[in-house]
Amino acid sequence: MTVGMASRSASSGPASQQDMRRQNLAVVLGAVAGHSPLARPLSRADVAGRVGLTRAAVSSLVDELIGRGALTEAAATASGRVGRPGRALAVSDEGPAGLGLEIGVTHLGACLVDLRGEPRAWRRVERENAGRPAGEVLAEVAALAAAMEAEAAALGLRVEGRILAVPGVVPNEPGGVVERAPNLGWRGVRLADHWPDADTVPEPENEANLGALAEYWNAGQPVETFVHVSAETGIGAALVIDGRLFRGARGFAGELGHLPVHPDGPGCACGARGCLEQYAGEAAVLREAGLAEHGPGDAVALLAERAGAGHPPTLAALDRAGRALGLALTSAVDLIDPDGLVLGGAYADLADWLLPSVRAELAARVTVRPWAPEALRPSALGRRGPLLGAALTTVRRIMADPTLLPAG
Amino acid sequence: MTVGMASRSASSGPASQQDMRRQNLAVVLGAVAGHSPLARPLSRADVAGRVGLTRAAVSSLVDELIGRGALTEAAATASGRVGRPGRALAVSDEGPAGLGLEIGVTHLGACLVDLRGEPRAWRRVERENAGRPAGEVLAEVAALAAAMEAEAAALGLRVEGRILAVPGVVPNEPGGVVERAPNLGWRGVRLADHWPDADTVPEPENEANLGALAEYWNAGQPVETFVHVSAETGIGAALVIDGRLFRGARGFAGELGHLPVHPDGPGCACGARGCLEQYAGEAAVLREAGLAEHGPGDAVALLAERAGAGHPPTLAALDRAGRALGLALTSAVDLIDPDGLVLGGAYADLADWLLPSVRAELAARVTVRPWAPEALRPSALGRRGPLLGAALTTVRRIMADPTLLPAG
DNA sequence: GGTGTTTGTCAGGGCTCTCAACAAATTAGT
DNA sequence: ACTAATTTGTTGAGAGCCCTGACAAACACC
Repeated sequence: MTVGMASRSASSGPASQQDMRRQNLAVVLGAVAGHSPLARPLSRADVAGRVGLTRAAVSSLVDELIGRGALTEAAATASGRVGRPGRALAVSDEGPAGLGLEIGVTHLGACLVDLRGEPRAWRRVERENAGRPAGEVLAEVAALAAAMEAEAAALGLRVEGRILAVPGVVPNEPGGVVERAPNLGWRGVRLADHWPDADTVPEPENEANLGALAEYWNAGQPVETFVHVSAETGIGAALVIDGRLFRGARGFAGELGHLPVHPDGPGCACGARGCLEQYAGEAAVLREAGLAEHGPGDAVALLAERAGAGHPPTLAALDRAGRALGLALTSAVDLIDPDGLVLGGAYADLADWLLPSVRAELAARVTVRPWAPEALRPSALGRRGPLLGAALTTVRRIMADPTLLPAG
Repeated sequence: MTVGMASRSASSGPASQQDMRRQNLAVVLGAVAGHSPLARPLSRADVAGRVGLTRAAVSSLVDELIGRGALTEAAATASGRVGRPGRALAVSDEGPAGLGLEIGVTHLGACLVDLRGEPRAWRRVERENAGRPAGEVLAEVAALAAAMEAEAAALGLRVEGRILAVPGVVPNEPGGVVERAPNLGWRGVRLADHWPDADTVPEPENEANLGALAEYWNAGQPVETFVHVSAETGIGAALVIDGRLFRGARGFAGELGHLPVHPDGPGCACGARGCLEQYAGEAAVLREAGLAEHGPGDAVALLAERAGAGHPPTLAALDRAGRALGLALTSAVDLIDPDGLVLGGAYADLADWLLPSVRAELAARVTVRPWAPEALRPSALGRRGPLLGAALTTVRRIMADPTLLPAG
C-alpha cells in the first residue's frame, strides 16, 4: 500500500460483500464530507438521494459510520421546509485524526488534522538536520510526535495514522525505509530501527509528493490531473493523475530537474548536458545572480529579497530560470496534458518573478492545444504543503475505507 | 465510456451486488483467459484455488459465463492425477467476437477477433482516402464491415462491438465524432450520420492509441506502463499507464511531435521553434535525405530502401531524427518513468536505423535512474497494431465486464 | 474391488441491499 | 386548534450473492 493510493479494488481479485459494504461506507462518508459546510447539512434522506442508495441502506451505513466515530449527528435544524426535518449529519471533529510529521533540512514539524481535514495543531522547531545521525533526528521527531499525541488526546482526538514527510527517496514498496535523502545525508534508513515505540512508527513519504497531494486535497474545486513542481535543492515534479499520485513504473516519475532543455548546454553533475537544473536549480540561480558565496541563511529568502529590491543580476537569473522552466513544462504539458501546473517549494516563494517568464514560454510553445496562462499558478499552501499532506494522507485513507476505523 | 478504460467502479457511486457479481465474473473469465493454453486447462476447482473464491461460487459463475457464451467446457482430459478429473474450461472460440475497422490514408481494413483474442479474418483494400468526402469513405467501410459480419456468421461468431481506427483526433466524450483528421481532410464527422445501419455504427478511436493498446494486450508479459511512439504524418505518443490508456485532462496527452528539443531551432508550423517534428517528422527526414521531391508511393518505404542501400544523406537524416527523438524520449522517461518505450507506426519500419541513435541519446541523458537500452524496442505488431487494437477493444471490454454479453 | 483423493453440486446460513409499509415530526390550510 | 399533506427514519420481508459443510461422482492406487 502506498501513500495516496486508494485501497479499493486491486483491479484483480474477487469482490466480497465486505468490499461492497466498504465502498458504500466510503460513498456515504464522502457524500457528507463533500458537501459544502455552508449549505444546509445533509440528512440521511439527502445522502440517499444524492448517492443513489435507498434510505434504509443509508441509515444502516450511517449508523455504522457513527459507531466508528466518522460521523456525528448534529442538532436538529430549523429547515423551514415541509415534512419531518432530517437529522443533520456531519463529519466528526472528534475521534479519528491524522498526524503528519516532517523532517526538513533546517526544521522539524508536526501537524494534526481531524477527519474533516481541518488542522487542529501545528508544531515547528528549527533544527539543523543535515549530516546529523538519523537516529538522533528521529528521536527528536518521536518526541515531537509524542507531544502531539498528548495534545490530540486533550482535544478529544485519536491518532489513527502517522506519516513522515522526508526530503528524500522512498521506494514504492512498503517497509518504512528512506532509501536516500541527500540533503540530510541519509541512506537506507529504516524508521522502525530508530523509533522508540513500535506502535507509533510513522510511514515515510517524499515531501514533494505530499505537497502535491495536499494541494489537490485542499483545493475547493480540485483539478484532477496536474503537475506539481517543487524545487528544494533539486527540482522534482509530482504527478497527480486522475486524483492519484503517479509514481511511475519504478517510482522515479517526475524527475523534472534533468530534462534536457538546451541539449548542448553546460554539463550537469548527472553526466548529461543542459539539464533544467543548470538553469533553474538553486545553485545555478545563485551563481547567475552573483550570490554564489552567500553567507549562512536561507538562499531562497535571499533571492526573494534581492529580486524584490530590483537587483538586476538576480532578476536576470530568475528570468533565465523561468524560461528554462517554461521549456521543461512545455514538454510536460505536451506529454501529459494536465489541467494545471503548480509551482511549489522554493518556487512558490519566487513565483512573483518566475511566473511571467514561465508563462510566456508556455504561451509561445504550447500551441497545438488550448492552454490558459492561469493554469500555471503558485502553490496555495507553499512550504506548509508537505506537512499538511502527511497529516491528510491518513484522513484520505479513512475516507476511502472507513473500516480502517475500529468499530464502536 | 472510453475505449480501453475498464468499466469497473467509477470510483464514486455505490456498489451493488450486481457489481460484485460482475467483477467476479470478470475475475473468473480472466483467470481462464490468462492461463497459458499450453499448460493443462483449468477446471472449476483450479480457478477457485487461483482466484480465491470457493468452488461453489466459481461453479455458479462458470455456469453463467457458459450461458453467455464466454466459456466452453472442453472434453475431459486424461489428467493422470488422482481424484475425479476436472472438466476443462476454455475461453470460447465461437460466439462473441470483436470487429475492428480501419481507415488509413491509403487503405481500408477490417479484422475479426474471437474472445480468445485470436484474429479470425482480415481484410485490406487499397484506397486513396485523402480528400474524399467522409460519407463516401464511410460507405465503403460499412460495406467492408457488412462483409465481415457475414464472414463472422459463417465462422459461428457474433460481433459484439465495432471500433473504427482513424488517423485523427477523437474527443474524450462519447458521441462517435471524429473531431478532425487532417490527413483525410475530415473535420467534425459524426459516424452515425453516414452509416447505413444504425445498429452497427462503429465507435471511432485514434489509431495510435489503438496501436499502443494492441501492443499492450498482445504482449506475452505485458509491460504495464509504457510510451508508444507512433509516427505517421505527425508524431504522436500514446501513454499506457498501469495498463490503461491515458488521454490527459482533455485528450491531448502524448503530443510528442511538438516537444521543444532544440529551443532555438527552426520554426515549426505550430508557431514554436525546434519542435521534434522539425527533426524527426516525415517531411523533415525526407528533406534532409534529399528526397523532398520523391514521386508517388510510400515515403517510408522509400526511406527504408535508401537507408538499406547505404545512401549517406538518408542515413544522416535518420541519425539526426533518432537523436532528436532520443532527446524527446529522455523527457518522457524523466517525467513518466515508464517500463518501456515502443517505436511504432512508420518508426517501426525504420527501426533498424533509428534505434542506435535513439538508444545512444537515451543512454547519455537518462542517468539519474536505471535505464536499460532494451527498454526501447520497435513495435511487434507494426502497421497491423491499430486494426488489431480496434478489434481487441471489444474483447477486452467483454473480459472486463462479461455481463455485456446477452444472457443465454 | 476397495480405498483414498479430487471434483462439482446442493442445501443452509449470513451479509447487504431493495422494497413496501409505518410511525414520527414538521408545515400548510382552515 | 385541528386536520391534511409531506418528508424522514426505521422496520420487516425478500432477493442476490457468497461461504460452509456435506455428498455423490469419477478417477488413481493398491
